[in-house]
Amino acid sequence: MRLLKVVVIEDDNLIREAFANLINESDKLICIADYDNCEEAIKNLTKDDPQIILMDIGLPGISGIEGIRRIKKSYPKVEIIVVTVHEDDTKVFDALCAGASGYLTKNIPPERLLKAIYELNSGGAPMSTSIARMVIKSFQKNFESPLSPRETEVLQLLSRGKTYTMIADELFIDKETVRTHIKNIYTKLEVSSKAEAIEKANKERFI
Amino acid sequence: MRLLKVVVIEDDNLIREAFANLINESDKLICIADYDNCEEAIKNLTKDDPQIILMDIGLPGISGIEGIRRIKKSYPKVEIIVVTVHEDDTKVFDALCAGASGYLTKNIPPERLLKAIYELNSGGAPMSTSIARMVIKSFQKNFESPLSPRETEVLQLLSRGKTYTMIADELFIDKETVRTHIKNIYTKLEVSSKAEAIEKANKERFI
DNA sequence: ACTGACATCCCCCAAATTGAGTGATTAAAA
DNA sequence: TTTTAATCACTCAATTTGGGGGATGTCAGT
Repeated sequence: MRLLKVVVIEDDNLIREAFANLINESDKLICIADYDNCEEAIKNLTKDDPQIILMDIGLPGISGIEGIRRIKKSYPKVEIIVVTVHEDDTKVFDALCAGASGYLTKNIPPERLLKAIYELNSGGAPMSTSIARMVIKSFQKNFESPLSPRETEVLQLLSRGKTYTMIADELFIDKETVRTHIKNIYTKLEVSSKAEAIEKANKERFI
Repeated sequence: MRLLKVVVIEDDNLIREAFANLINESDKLICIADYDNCEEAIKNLTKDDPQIILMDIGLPGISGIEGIRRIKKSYPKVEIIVVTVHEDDTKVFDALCAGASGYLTKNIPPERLLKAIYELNSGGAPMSTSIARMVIKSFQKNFESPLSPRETEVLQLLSRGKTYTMIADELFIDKETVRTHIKNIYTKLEVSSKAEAIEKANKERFI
């Protein structure tokens, strides 16, 4: 079996070397290169030709997330695992949206990290449990919605850019009824326009 | 330590009993009840008072997904793991949206199932690797978007219900420029209205 | 039996939005 | 150097939207 080529991107020298050593200890993996910044890594991507990239999305501002985006743009095949201390929603979702295929927090035990790399290579998506929960939660609606089922339905369609007329047709009701529903939605959400309603409903996960 | 109470909902008698036995073999779990349909299970929820529900979202039509919705509505604290043969996108996402906290395919080894239950109880979100990948993928954009960065940005705001004027203000450009971008978006996506553009962009993951 | 929530429909009005034309300029990238 | 991207301009007519004002019927809970 061919060795899986891994590149490590991490600004902390100690951690970077620890990761590299760990990877090289595995008889299935080889750390083909390591960098302390994305720019360097991107420059050498074609030469290094890794299957997997392990990267920190740490301190240097947006460069981590943006780095993922650039790497995936010019190199869609490579799989990226984020290994970081950041556990806040936006960072996680930004990283996933940018193209990361896995997201681990730095406190994981070494063997778990290796397992994650194997898992990623075989089509899985390694995530820390807390991250997985966060991701799942992002799918789920708020059960305390003030909106009635019908109102929720209307707002959902509105959020997909449909006009009152289209919504009416789709729900087999009159346009006027749609208008009434929307007026009631605005009252309940304390807003006075489509955009505000959609924003609030998204934020509070009513739709 | 108190035993974790688990309820099994599964229409296949053999599988249901296998699950129940497996659970009872663990010294941390107890299968407090098992049902071959959701209705019965819901009726006895208060009495059974489980922490975890293991359920199949199999054949009986929408009843599986709808069952999750109802259970979570009247019993938000309970954690639901779906164990099923269905691996298609819609079923998975519907189940997660309805309130499932985990999603496993039926072919998993018994010890993995028990591990999933423990994991769920400690705040994790157990998923089969293929499911996890599916979920992650749903976050990621299509890198073959025909839209320019600016157009993508505009369409994103449009999809949040913003008007041309609001988009113009937010991007510090003229309303006319927004109109031009949107015209170009329509041409590129071969559509002729907001709703179609948003629909297509969502389906193809351009935004 | 009554109340409240829900869902349905109707009318008026004025402002804003939208989509379809048909242009132009500039900078940067291929 | 030709294309793409991003910016701005003007017209026009149809549609949409938000704010009022009402109305009816059902159904669940008290």
